[in-house]
Amino acid sequence: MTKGTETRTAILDEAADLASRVGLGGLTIGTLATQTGLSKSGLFGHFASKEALQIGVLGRARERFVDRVLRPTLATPRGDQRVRALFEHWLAWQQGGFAGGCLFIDAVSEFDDQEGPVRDELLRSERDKAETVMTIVATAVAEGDLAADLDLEQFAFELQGIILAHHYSCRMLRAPDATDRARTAFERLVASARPR
Amino acid sequence: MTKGTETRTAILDEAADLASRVGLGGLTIGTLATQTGLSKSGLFGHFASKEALQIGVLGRARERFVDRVLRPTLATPRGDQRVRALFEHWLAWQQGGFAGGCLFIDAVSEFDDQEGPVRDELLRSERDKAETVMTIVATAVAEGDLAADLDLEQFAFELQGIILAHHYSCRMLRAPDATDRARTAFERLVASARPR
DNA sequence: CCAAGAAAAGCACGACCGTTCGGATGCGTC
DNA sequence: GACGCATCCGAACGGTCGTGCTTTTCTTGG
Repeated sequence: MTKGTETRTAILDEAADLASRVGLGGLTIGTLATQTGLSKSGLFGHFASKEALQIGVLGRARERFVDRVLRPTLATPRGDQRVRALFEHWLAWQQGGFAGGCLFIDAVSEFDDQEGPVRDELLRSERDKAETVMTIVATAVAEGDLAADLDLEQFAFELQGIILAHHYSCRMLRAPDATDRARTAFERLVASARPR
Repeated sequence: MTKGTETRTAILDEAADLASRVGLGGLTIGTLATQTGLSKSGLFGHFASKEALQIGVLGRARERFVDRVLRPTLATPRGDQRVRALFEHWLAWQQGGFAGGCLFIDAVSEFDDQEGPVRDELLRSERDKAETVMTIVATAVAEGDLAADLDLEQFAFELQGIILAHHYSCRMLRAPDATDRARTAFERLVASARPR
């Protein structure tokens, strides 16, 4: 790895943490430069524009999500157990993935109404994530751990809801029992998806 | 109502719509002034600072939430039916309350990590909302429509999750069946809370 | 060890930010 | 008609934003 791409990823990692606190739009070249010990122009040289930087941050965050959540999940045995692993890793990600909560959740509510390349990239990323989630749940169905007639989209919808509620309860309300509540909700979801 | 407070609320209404699209932090005095047909300074005269403006927006949004969701809900018969009304009005609010989705959801993920008066006000508002929701659910318990040993906090947590997933699915993914999915999830939640 | 090229710094720009200030304008009151 | 008060305006402030240019410093392959 050449020096250029090395500092580039270092910048993106720092930027992702910063953006998880102040949002992708709140990202500033100046503060990001200070944070990384670079000059404004020195940093800017790695990106064509601020928009390109934001998209780069999303890409880097995706890599980290794959490393911290998806890869460990896929390393567990197929079926029920894997769905559980996905949920647990996902929960852990939201608290330890970035300095200020899940970057994607923040980015979604920031860019859901702002058309443009950033939203497009984010949408692609979210669709991809949903697809992966449904695939994992589908294997649990194939294994017979979940009902054969399970509505995958509905399951993914409700799982996403639990994750979002956990993030909300955790980051905004700072409720100490947020994780317990999320687990309880998850158990109820899985129980209702069991084969009858 | 004097002229001053009249334009003030007009400003706040406009600001709320604008903020629902670009976020509370994305609010700018300049564009807001243009939007309302005022001069920058003329507009600014109504608020002590930009932060005060943001807090004012939250207050105005709360008023609108009470008018559009809470008041109609409390006008329906106590119990099961009222919980249902709350959910339906809440869903409608998310699509029709503001130009760019629910302002509170946007504000939460924007300010959950930014200490200060805005976050404090937002937290107060959210706590208050949760309290109201739990009160409404509690009446359904008292009426015998829901189980006597129902965990109110857990119910509120999961209901919030459905609302958030709906917002996510609606505003970001633009899924046409988001409302149906939310209703299905709600039915499952209520069913599991029924007395046994 | 040196030259070629990449990487970072330095500097400056135009635009826009929140905010301040002095002065118009209109409106009730003596 | 003169006054005080509320409302709004235009102009300007210092600061920060993203983004180009030019120059210096560092990295690296032969």
